[in-house]
Amino acid sequence: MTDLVKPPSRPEALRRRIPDAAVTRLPVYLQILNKSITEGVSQLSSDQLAGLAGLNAAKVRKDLSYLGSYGTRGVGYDVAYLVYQIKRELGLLNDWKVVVVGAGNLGNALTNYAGFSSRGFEVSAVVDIDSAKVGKKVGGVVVRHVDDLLSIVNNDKVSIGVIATPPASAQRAAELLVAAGIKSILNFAATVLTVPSEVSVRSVDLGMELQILGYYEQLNRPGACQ
Amino acid sequence: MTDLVKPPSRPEALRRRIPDAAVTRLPVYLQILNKSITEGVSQLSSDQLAGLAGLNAAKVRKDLSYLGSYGTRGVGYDVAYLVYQIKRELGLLNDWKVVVVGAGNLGNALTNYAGFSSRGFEVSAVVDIDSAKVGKKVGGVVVRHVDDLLSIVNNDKVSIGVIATPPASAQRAAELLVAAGIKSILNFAATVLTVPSEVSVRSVDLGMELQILGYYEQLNRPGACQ
DNA sequence: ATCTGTGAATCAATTCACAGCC
DNA sequence: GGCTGTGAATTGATTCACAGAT
Repeated sequence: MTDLVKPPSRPEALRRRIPDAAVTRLPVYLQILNKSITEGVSQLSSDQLAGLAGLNAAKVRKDLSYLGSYGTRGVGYDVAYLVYQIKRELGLLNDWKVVVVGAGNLGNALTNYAGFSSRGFEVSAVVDIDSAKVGKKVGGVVVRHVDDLLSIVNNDKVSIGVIATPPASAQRAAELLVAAGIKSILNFAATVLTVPSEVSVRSVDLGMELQILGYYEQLNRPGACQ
Repeated sequence: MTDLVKPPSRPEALRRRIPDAAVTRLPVYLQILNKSITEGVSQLSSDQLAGLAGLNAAKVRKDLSYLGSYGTRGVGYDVAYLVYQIKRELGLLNDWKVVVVGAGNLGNALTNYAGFSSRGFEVSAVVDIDSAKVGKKVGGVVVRHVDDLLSIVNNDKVSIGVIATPPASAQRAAELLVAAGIKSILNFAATVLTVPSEVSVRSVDLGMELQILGYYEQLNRPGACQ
């Protein structure tokens, strides 16, 4: 969605299963709760949270109920505690190591992106196939050659690969990541990747997002496009 | 999701309504069909398309049936004709003009992104609030000052705004876009935007995408995160 | 009195399965 | 025989509405 999502293979429910639709909203709540903390807010009701997230209260309560019963009737939710519970559920209590493939514009933007580190993702390395780029710095990280991928992944216990290559190189990048032992890939290249079934892929295509938006724009204002 | 989506307000069904879930898949088909054309493929069955898209044949047929009955029983779909029909439905038969707000790393990457122009989106201008950046070139487009937004939008008939600012400036950027008459916003800043109800917003948060992927990574390999 | 948590009801999306056409 | 198009059945997500806790 927004992006095209290959539903990652879920073996047997190893923990309480949360509906996919709810999982995609948990990071939204997390963001709002973190902001609330900086503003000194320590309690929020489902109604208030819904307002901030642009959802309705029933959905918020249902979503949060999947985490357990962490609200207080008549009062609301303790912000800090809820942050902890959502982080626990999303596996964000400890950092994840990420390797970015592709040191072009997008790789640059992603590596510099403050939203990664602040959300518990550390870019271990940026790799590129172009030797001319190797050694240069991208967002405080030295670009290394794609041939080093295996040792980077193993030595640094990297678990997520981000593909930021041109579309034509994306499949190759995916294969290299898989060969290096990566099981989770976030793909920003505009291509459908073919990977072994045990590998989870999430694709975000910036162009497709615009196309989808364009559809609704057109629906709202049919005259706009003569 | 991919992503957090505020379902754009849909007034009365001005044309045949296509389910939201199907709309998000149309660009995927489009991409595959375009690739097939470059490979000289002119016919595809729902089964083949499903294989290429990582979906199942029934879903593909149902999705395509919303466009009309453009397949041939016993044969499949004519690739070129299907491309035309999907483009027509998504409103991609003519180009859309886009203005990018924020000339930082992300704005740079987006403006340079080949996937925009190849998909029928033309970046009319990049604007930034930092006068030091004004006049510099970003992907062939000269950066202009954010104060020029209104005249850019009016003179160039821009219909979509892309927010590529730091999160703290995103709400302000949205307000400026709305004031300039923009009704469709694609937001890459990690914030929930507050906009008038007639404005459609689609938010893509790169960090959230990683968080969602992390959840499934953790589900698949619960031992991985001790 | 207020707000959570949750079954029950509703609505949407997906899948099934097969009639109809090539 | 092979493949589309589509009602019917199923599965999943959302909303309703209220019992129960503070």
